[in-house]
Amino acid sequence: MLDNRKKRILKAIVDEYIGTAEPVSSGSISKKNGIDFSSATIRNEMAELEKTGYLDKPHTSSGRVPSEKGYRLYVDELIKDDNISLEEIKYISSKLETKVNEIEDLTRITASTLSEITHYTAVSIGPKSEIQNIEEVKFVLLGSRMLMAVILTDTGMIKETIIKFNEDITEKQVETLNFIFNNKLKGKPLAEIDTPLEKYIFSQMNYSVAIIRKVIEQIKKVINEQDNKIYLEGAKQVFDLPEFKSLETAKKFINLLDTKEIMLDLLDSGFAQDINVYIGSENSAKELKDFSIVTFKHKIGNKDMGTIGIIGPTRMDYSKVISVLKYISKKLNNKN
Amino acid sequence: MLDNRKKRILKAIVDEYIGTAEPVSSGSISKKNGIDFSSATIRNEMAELEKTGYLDKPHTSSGRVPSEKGYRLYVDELIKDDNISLEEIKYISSKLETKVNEIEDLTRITASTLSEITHYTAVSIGPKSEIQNIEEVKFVLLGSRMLMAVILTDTGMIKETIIKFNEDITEKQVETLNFIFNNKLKGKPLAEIDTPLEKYIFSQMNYSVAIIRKVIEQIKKVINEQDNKIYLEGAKQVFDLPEFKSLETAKKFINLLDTKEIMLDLLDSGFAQDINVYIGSENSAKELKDFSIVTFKHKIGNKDMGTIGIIGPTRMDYSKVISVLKYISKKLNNKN
DNA sequence: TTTTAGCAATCAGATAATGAGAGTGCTAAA
DNA sequence: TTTAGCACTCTCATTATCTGATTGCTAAAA
Repeated sequence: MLDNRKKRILKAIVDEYIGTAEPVSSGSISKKNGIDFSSATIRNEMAELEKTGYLDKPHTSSGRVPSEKGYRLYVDELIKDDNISLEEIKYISSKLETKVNEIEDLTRITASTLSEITHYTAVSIGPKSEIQNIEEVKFVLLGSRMLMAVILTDTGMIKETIIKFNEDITEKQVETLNFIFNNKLKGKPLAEIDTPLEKYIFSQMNYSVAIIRKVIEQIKKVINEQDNKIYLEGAKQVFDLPEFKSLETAKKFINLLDTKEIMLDLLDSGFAQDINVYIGSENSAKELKDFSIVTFKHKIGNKDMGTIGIIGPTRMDYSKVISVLKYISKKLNNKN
Repeated sequence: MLDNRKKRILKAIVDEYIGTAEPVSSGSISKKNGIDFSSATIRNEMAELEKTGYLDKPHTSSGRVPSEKGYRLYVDELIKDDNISLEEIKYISSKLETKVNEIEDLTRITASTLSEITHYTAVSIGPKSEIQNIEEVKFVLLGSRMLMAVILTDTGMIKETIIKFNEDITEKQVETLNFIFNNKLKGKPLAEIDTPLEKYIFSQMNYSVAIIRKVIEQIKKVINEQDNKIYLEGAKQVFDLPEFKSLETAKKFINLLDTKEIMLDLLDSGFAQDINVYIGSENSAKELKDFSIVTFKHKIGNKDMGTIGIIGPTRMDYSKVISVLKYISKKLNNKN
C-alpha cells in the first residue's frame, strides 16, 4: 500500500504526463503546489514508485512515465469525477436537447458530443436486436412491386426497409401481412422473425411462399445490419495527439477503428456497471494494448439502450472523460 | 506544338513518375522500349520540355517531374482509356449487380468500387432534389402521435422521415394528407413542398395548421439534408501514398475532405461532358491545388443521377481512373 | 531519521561535418 | 543529329560532436 505522499506524487506525475506527454522530472513536481519537497526527495520517492511498478522510465536519464499499474491506481483512487466546466455542461445540455426520432440517433449524438468535448475518438452502437421486442410492424405498398416494411421496437428503434418483387403485390396481400405480423409478433422479441414465422404465415394465407420468404429475409437482413453498425465520431482528432505523430501509428489506429470485430467486441465487453475503463493491455484485443478505452452502456431501467466507447492513448484524460460521461449518464436518465 | 518524339518522352516520364513518385532521370527513360536514344539525347529533349513548361525540376541535379501543363497534355492526348484488366471488369460487374433499392445506394456503391480499384479517395452525392419530381408521397401512422412520411421521386430516390406530434393524429387525417399530397404533387418538382402548399392544405382541410406546418417543415428538412449529404469512401487509402508521408499533409487532406462546402462545390462543378479532370490549380478551390480531381456525373438520358469524384495527388493514375470510369459509365447506362 | 544540496554520469536530440551517389549541362567527337 | 565523357551540383545517409535535461548517489544539514 502506498502512503499518502507517494500517492500525491503519483497523482502529480500522472496529471502532468496527461497534460504534456513528456516524461516528468522530479524538478517539475517539486514545484507543484501541495508538494513542497526538494527534487532530491521527490527523486527518492520516484525511485520507490518505479521499484513497486507504478512508474516507468524510458531511459536512464529521463523523467518518469506512469505504468499501466500507475494509471490503474490513478483511475481507481486518485481522480475526481466532477471535472467538468459550466461551458461543457451547457454544451452537453444543448446537444442532448436535439429532437431525435430514433434511439440510435440519441446514442450517436451522445457519442459525437463526447468526442467533441474530450477530443478523443468515440464509437457507438445502438441497442442489440436480441434484447428488443417488437412494438409494431407496418407494411406499406410503394408502387405495385415495392413494399416497405417498418418495424418499431420497445426501445424506440424504428427501422424501415424496402423489398422489391418481380410480381405485383395487391393491397389485400399487404393488409394480410399487416394483420398477421402484428397479431403474431406484437410484444415478441425481434428474433421471432424467422423461418417458423414464414411457415406459419404460409399456413395462414395462400399466396406465394417466395413473397413471404423475401419479406422475412429482407427484414432479417436489415436487423442484422443494424446490429453490426458502428458509428464513428472524431477519428481525425487523433492527429493532434503527440503519440500519433508517426504516420505508422496513425495508420495503425485508423485501421484498428476499421476492424469491425474488434470494435464490436470492445463495445460488447462492458460489465454491468455503467462506466468501464480498460487501460492498455487490460483490453481483450492485443491490438488495443497501446490504447485506453472507456465504455458506457446507456440504460433505461435495466434495458440496454446502446453503448458508447471512447478510445484514446493510455495517457488519456481519464478524469475529464469519466466526469463528462457521468454527467451525460445522469442527464439521459432524467430525460426519460 | 510538340513533335512526336517529345510527346513520347513526355508520356514516358509521366508514366514513370506516376509509378514511382520519384523525379525521373534521363537514363531511366533511354532504357524504355520504344525510346532508343542515349541519355544525352533525352537530356536535351528534357531541357526543351522544361523550357516550354511541360516539366519541372525540383533542383539542379535532380530528374524531371511533370508540370500541370505536362499532366494536362498527358491527359488530353497521350493516355489510353481502356486501361482496365479482366479482373477489374469482373469485380466491377459483380459489385454493380448488387441489388439496390435507392439511387443513392447505387452512387455510393459505384464510388466505393472505384475507390477500391484505384486506391484513391472517392466522394459522391445523390441527385439534387431540385431536378427531381415527386412520384408518390405516402403517410403512415406509427403509434398515435408519430407519422412517417415516405417520398418517392422519379429518379428513384426514396426518403422517409418521422414526424412526432404532441397531439393524437387520426387515421382520417392521415388519409386526407395522403389524398391531398398525391393529388396536388404527383409529377411536380420536390420544391413544391413549401409554404404555398401548406396554405393550400389548410384551406382544404380544417385541422390544426401546426400539424401541417410540422409535416412540411420536416419533409423540407430531410430533403435539404439529402442534398448536402456527401458520401466518402476510402479516405484512409491516402496513407499509402508517398505524398502523404508527412503527417501535416495527411492532416490537411483529411480536413479538406471534411469541408463540406469545398466537396459540394467540387461535385457540382462538372461540365456537361461525362468525365471531367481537374489538375492541381485548375481546381476552383485553392485548397485543392495540390490534388487532382476526376468527376463523373452519372446520367440516365439527360437526367442527373448523382456525381462521383475521385481525389488523389496530381500524380494520379489518370489512365486507370478514366478507363474504369468509362467502363462503369457504360455499364450503368446499359443497366437502365 | 528525514531532507536536501551538490555533483558526476548518462543519454536523447539537435547540429555540424563528411562522403557517396545520382543526375545534370555542356563540350567535343562520332 | 547523336552520343560519349566529364566536371559540377545537390540530396540524402552516415558519423561525429555538442548541449542540456535528468538521474542516482553521497555527504551534509535539519
